[in-house]
Amino acid sequence: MLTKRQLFILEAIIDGYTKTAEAVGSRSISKREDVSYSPATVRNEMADLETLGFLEKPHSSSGRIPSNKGYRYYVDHLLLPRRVSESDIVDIRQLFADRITETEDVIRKSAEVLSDLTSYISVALGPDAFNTKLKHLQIVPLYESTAVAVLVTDTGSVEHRQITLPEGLEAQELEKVVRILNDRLQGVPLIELNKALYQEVASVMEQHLSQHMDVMHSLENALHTDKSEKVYYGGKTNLLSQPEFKDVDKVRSLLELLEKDEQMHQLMVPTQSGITVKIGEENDIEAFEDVSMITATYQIGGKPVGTIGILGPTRMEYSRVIGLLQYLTHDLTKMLTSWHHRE
Amino acid sequence: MLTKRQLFILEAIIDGYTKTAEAVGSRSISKREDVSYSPATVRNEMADLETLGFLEKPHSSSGRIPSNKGYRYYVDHLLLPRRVSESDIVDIRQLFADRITETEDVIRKSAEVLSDLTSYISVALGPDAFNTKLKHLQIVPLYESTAVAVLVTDTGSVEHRQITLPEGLEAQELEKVVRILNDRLQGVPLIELNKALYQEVASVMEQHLSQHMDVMHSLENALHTDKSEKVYYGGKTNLLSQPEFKDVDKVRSLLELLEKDEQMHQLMVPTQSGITVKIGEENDIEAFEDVSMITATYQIGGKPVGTIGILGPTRMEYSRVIGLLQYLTHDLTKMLTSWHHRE
DNA sequence: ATTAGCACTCAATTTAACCGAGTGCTAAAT
DNA sequence: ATTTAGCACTCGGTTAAATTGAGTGCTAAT
Repeated sequence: MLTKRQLFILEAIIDGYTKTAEAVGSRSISKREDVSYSPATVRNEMADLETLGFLEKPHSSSGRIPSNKGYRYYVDHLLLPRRVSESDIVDIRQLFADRITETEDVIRKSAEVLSDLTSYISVALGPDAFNTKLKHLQIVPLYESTAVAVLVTDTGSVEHRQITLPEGLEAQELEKVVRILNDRLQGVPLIELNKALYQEVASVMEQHLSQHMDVMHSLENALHTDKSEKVYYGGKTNLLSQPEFKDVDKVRSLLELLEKDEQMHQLMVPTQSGITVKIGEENDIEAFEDVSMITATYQIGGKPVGTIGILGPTRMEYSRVIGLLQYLTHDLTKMLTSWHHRE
Repeated sequence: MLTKRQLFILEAIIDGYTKTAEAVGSRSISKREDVSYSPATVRNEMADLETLGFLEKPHSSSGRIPSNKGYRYYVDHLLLPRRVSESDIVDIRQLFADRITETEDVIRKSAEVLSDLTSYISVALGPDAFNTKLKHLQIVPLYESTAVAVLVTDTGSVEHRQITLPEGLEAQELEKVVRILNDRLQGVPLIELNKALYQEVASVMEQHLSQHMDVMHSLENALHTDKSEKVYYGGKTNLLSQPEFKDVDKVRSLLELLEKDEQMHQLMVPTQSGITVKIGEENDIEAFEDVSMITATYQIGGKPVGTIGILGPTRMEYSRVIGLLQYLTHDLTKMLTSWHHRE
């Protein structure tokens, strides 16, 4: 078990390294006003903390930096979320004050605000297609054989897809189709729509429609939803101002990874609700060796449906970021849930 | 007037510098198999080309690199678009083979292909809101006071906006509104819809509708279109592999600029049709000092409506890029025009 | 007009010297 | 048994000098 003084020193080092990105020496700690013991004492403690694996030295005669294990200990035992500052609150409130009406927009804006406030990279995932259900479907004919399918989901978002209708489908037949679809498919998760189309709708269609084969084919396109959600980013270039990324190659491997939506998606899939902190190699991805990711889920009606998070250097301000994320997801959840229950 | 040999040497230097990103020396040119004169001769020619302003030296004892004036001359007089290679054709065809149904998608995909093929950054602008006209409008009610407005444009693209309807508007009244709108607003450019709403529709509305004030207010949101088009990018990280951008600060100022959609939009507004080449400071933007931008317009029904282009280091492969852009915009134009004329 | 020859230039690389922040360890002080 | 002063030692970073080599400009010979 760590002594009180060891804890203090560990925290001091994490603090100092977070601010300067440079290894912290014994003298600088000893000089603090709230510290009464000498550099030598600090050094002894440091040596102990190092053998315990919480600290490490970039080279033999340098000060100490926190190891990933040190960060992990800090996050698990020491850290308490910083209260969100007044000015941050203003910025976030601002976000929800703009009257935005689409889920996507809120998520995207949230990511922007978050990266602006933190100077790190923000990542956000919209409501999961697994949890998003069809609420209402409408097909608007445009030209003779072209139409738009408008899908309204229970998360309050709206999507449209252009589709081709079979030649010579009567307007009133189309109406019938739409009625059947709404009747059978409401409440079905988006990604299962196509499956449900065949399981639930096909037979009914057959009974009522002569062109049922052609129609089914058209609908397949209308109802297809990609599993992979879009990933939203904010402040991708923020990385470039961090001293640990003055090396272009590192930046590149990271930014290239961010282009791969599927991978990022996987990393962020909402698991347990609440805040998750992944430090360095805990992310299980090589390019993420020197970064940490803090994610938080937001919920709709009590169910976690999406994720929003921050990607920053391992020496990021955990306490502040966690505070911000808690605050933001709380508001997000409230807002989205209220939308969801309107009607 | 430049002699034949001078032209040859200019081209050789541009060529060499494009490939290696290093200043080209006299000896390396003289050693080429198709060159029979000595390094000294080459040096004399180089000196002349330098006083003419087509070449410059990074430092007094180095080889030559093309000046921006040199590139300009090359582009204007020497360059002939390289024939697009077979494998490039395959990739582009592939793009148009996927059945895509939305203008936006094609543009975005085009940008992707282009950056993949060139390893530069691609930039694309969707059809201009000035030239895009309303073709058809539909309002789909969702819940009691929420609805979706679906706008179909003459470029074949579809947009939706969520709007709030006045309390207690009867379905049949809504139908009337939609009919009036379609009647009066078809063919109006998107950005002028709101103006037209008041000029053309207000009075009619007043005659037929009790709640006309409230309705008008709702419609304002439905019909508002941002002037600034979205800008699509491909391969933003490609920049990071170019040797001239191993300096993080340069990269940052550039990437930050790319986040500013309005500015990029301005740079790319389709002016004359065809290919435009802007070299270095010709772009009138500080961050673009070391890059060139080649843009091409695509058309719908003979009218240039959008732009797609490439952003690369000044030493980029002009000839190849221009070839590619010509090929791609030609296909784009054909495809979009055919969509546009379907009906 | 062309080219061989040579002195010269200058960025880039290597080498050496030095500085200073910081450590570990020992022995004295508390 | 802690704590601390003291000191030798380490090592990255910086600066300065030396070396290298690709390339030039100019002159005189072809």
